[in-house]
Amino acid sequence: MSFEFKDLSERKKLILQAIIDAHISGGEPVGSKYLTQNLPISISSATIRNEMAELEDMGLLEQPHTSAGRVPSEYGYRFYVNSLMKGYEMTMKEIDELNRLTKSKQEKLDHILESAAKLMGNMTNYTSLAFKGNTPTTVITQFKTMRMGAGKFLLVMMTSDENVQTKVINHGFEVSDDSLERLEAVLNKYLCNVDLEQVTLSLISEMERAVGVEAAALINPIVKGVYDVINQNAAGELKFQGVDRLLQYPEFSDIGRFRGLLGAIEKKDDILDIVSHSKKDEINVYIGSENSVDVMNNSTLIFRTITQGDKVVGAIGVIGPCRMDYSKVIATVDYLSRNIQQMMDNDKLLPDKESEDKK
Amino acid sequence: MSFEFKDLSERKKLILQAIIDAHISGGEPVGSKYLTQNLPISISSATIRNEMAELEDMGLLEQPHTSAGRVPSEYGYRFYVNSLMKGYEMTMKEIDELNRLTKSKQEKLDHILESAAKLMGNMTNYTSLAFKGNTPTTVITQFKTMRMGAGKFLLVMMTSDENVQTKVINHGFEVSDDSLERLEAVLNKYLCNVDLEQVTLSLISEMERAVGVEAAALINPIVKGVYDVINQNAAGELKFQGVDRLLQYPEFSDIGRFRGLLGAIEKKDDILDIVSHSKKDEINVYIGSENSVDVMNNSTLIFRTITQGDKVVGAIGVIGPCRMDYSKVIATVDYLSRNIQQMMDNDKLLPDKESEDKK
DNA sequence: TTTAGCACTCAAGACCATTAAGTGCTAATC
DNA sequence: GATTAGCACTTAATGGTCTTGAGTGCTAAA
Repeated sequence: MSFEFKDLSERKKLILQAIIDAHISGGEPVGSKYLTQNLPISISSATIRNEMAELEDMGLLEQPHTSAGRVPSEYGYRFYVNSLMKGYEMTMKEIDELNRLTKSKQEKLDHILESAAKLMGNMTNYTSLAFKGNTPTTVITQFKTMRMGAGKFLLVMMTSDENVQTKVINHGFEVSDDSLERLEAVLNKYLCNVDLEQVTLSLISEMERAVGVEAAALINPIVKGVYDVINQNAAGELKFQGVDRLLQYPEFSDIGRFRGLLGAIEKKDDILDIVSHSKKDEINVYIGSENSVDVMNNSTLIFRTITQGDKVVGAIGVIGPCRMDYSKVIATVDYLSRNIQQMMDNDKLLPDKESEDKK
Repeated sequence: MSFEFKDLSERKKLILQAIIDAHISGGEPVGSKYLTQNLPISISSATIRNEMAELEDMGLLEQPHTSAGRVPSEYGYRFYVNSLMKGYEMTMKEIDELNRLTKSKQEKLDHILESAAKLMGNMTNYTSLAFKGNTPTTVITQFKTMRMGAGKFLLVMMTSDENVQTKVINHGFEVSDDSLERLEAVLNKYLCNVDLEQVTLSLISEMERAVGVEAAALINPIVKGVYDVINQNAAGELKFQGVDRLLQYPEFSDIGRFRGLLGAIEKKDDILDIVSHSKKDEINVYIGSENSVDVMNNSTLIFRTITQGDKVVGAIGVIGPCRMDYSKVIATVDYLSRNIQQMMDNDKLLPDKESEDKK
C-alpha cells in the first residue's frame, strides 16, 4: 500500500489483470504466449514479455524460475484487490442460500455465525472462520436466587454485558426461605456493580455476618462463582471449519507449508490477534505477509466484523491461499456479514430505542 | 480378535514384541539382522527370518516389499495391545501434571474435558479428542420467570437432564406483576413434563386464554423457546486439539492419506459415531480398519468414556497413526479419564446419597 | 532344529539425456 | 520510438540406466 499504482498504463493493467485471472483459475504460472490469445488487445508475445519484465520490476509479478511464466506477487494481488478486480455477481442460487440462512432469526449469535461461516466455506471452497467475541463481563448487575428442590438452589446473575449466567449451588443442609431471601438481598447489596478487586476478606466476613448463621457457609462458594463468571474466557472464541479443503490447493501440497498454516489455525492466538485488531465495519483483506504471522506467508485472510453499538461481537471470514478468488470471496463475505449485521441492528431496535423507530 | 493367539511360541512372542517396539520408536521396517542384536535370546538371523515368515503367515507382520524388513500388521498391533504390551510407568513429573489439572475441581465438565484432552495431547504428542455428551433434554421440569428491567423478563427453565436454561423474553409492551405470575403458573401447569408432540394448537390457545389478554402474545415465543431448548444439539460436541501434530509422523507425509484423516476429523460424525457406540468404563482401542471408517485405515483411536450413573456424559482420548506408543497412550488416557470419572462420582455423592457416605 | 551361505529382489539414489515451456535480447520493421 | 520476429539460453520435469545396500528365501551342512 506504500505503493504508488497510478503510473500503470492501461495496457499494463490489462496484462496484469489477465495474468492474475488466469493464475487464480489455473494455478499455473502464466506465459506470454498464452496471453497473446487471451487479451482483449492483440499484441505480440515479445511486447508482452517486455511489459511483463517491467511489471516484475515494479514488484507486481514474480517468476518462480527463469524459464517459467509469471505469477502475481503479493503486491500484485493487493493491487488487483484494490483497483483491478471486477465485482462478483452472485447467482440467484447463491443469494437464495444466503437468505435462507439469515431468515432464521431466532438463533443465538454464535449459532448464526457458525452456520454462516459453514455456508461461506461451502460456497467459496476455502476454510471458513467464525469469531464469537466476548465482551468481558466486568460486574454483576443483579442477583436472584431460585429454590430448585431439595438441598440446592439456582443463583441467577445478570451481567454488565447484558447476559445471564446461572450457577447451581448445592448446599447439603437445609436453608429456610427467610435465609434465602436475606442471602439474595445481601448479594445485591454487597456484590452488585462491584469490582472484583474490592471484594476483600473483611467484606466477605461482613456479608457472612449480614446473611445470618444459616446461610453464611454459602457466601464463599458464591463469591467463587462470581469470580468464575467475570473471568471466563474474555478472549472470545475462534472456530474454523473445513480445514481439509485447503489440502486440495496445490500451494499446500508441500506438507511443510501446510503444517505451518495448520499450526497457526490450531494455536489460534495469532489469527485471533489479527481479527481483534482489524477495522470495524469493512472487509479486511490480509494478503500473505501483510498479516504479520510469518507462517501465513502464502495465505490470505478475509473477514468482516459484526458490531453491536461500537463493540465487536463477532466476525466471519475465510482463509485460503494467496491465489484466491478474491472477487467471489469478498462478495460472499460482504453479503453475508452485512446481513448478519443488519439482523443485529434490527434486533437492537426493538427493546431499546423507539425514538429511532419513529423517525 | 477373531484370532486365536495362544499357539504363539515364547520365541515368536519375543520376536514380535521386539519388532513392534523397534518399529514404534523408529518408524522403519525391522530386519532380521537388527534383531540378532536386540533380542534377549541369541539366535541367528536365519532362524529369525524363518520365524518372521511364519509370523507373517499368521497375519501378525507385513512386508512393505520383498527386500524390506517387517512391519507389524493391524492384527499385530492388536495382539501387542491385548497380550504383549508392558504397562507404562508414568514418571512423577507426568503424574504431577495430571494431578494439577484434576485438582481444580470447580470447573465445568466441558472445561475439564477440554483441558484434560489438551494435556493428554501434549504428553503423548498425538491429537487429542474431547467429547462432551449431551444427554438430550426431553422435557422441562420447572419454569420460573424473573423480571429483568423495562420491557423484558428472564424465563428460566429447569430441564429433565438437571440443567438450567434461560431465555430472555423481550416484550415491547408492559406486563404487570400479576400477569407474569399467572404466566409462570400457566407454563408450569401446561408445559411441565410434557412431550413436545402433545403441544397442539388447541393447547396453545387454551394457554393463551388461561394467561389472560395482557400476556397472551408471549405464549408463542415461549413455546418456540421451549422447542429450541429441547431440540438443541442432542448429538453432543466433539473437539480435537493439536491436529497439526499428526503431520510430524511420516505415515502422514503422504498428503492424500492425511487428507482422508483430516476430513474425518472435520466431519466429526464418523468419529462421533464410534465414540457413542463404544464400551463404557473401559479403554477403547480402535486400530486401523477396526474402526469402520475406511479413511482411518492407518489411524488408531484410543479413548475412554466418562459416565454419570449409566449415562455417557463425555469422553477423552487420542488419535494418531497405527504405529503408536500404545502403552504410554493407554496409560495416560486411563489415568486421566479415571481421575475425571472419580471427580464426577464424588461430586454426585454430595447432593444425593449420604447413605453411601456413611458406609 | 539351527545356521551359514548364496542368489535374488527391490527401493532409493545418482547420473544423464531429452523435452518443452518460457525468457531476454538483438536486429529488423512499422 | 514502439513493436515484432527470431534466436540463443535457461530451467524444471520426465524418464531411462546403473549402482548400491538392505533384506529376504532357500538350500545344504552342522
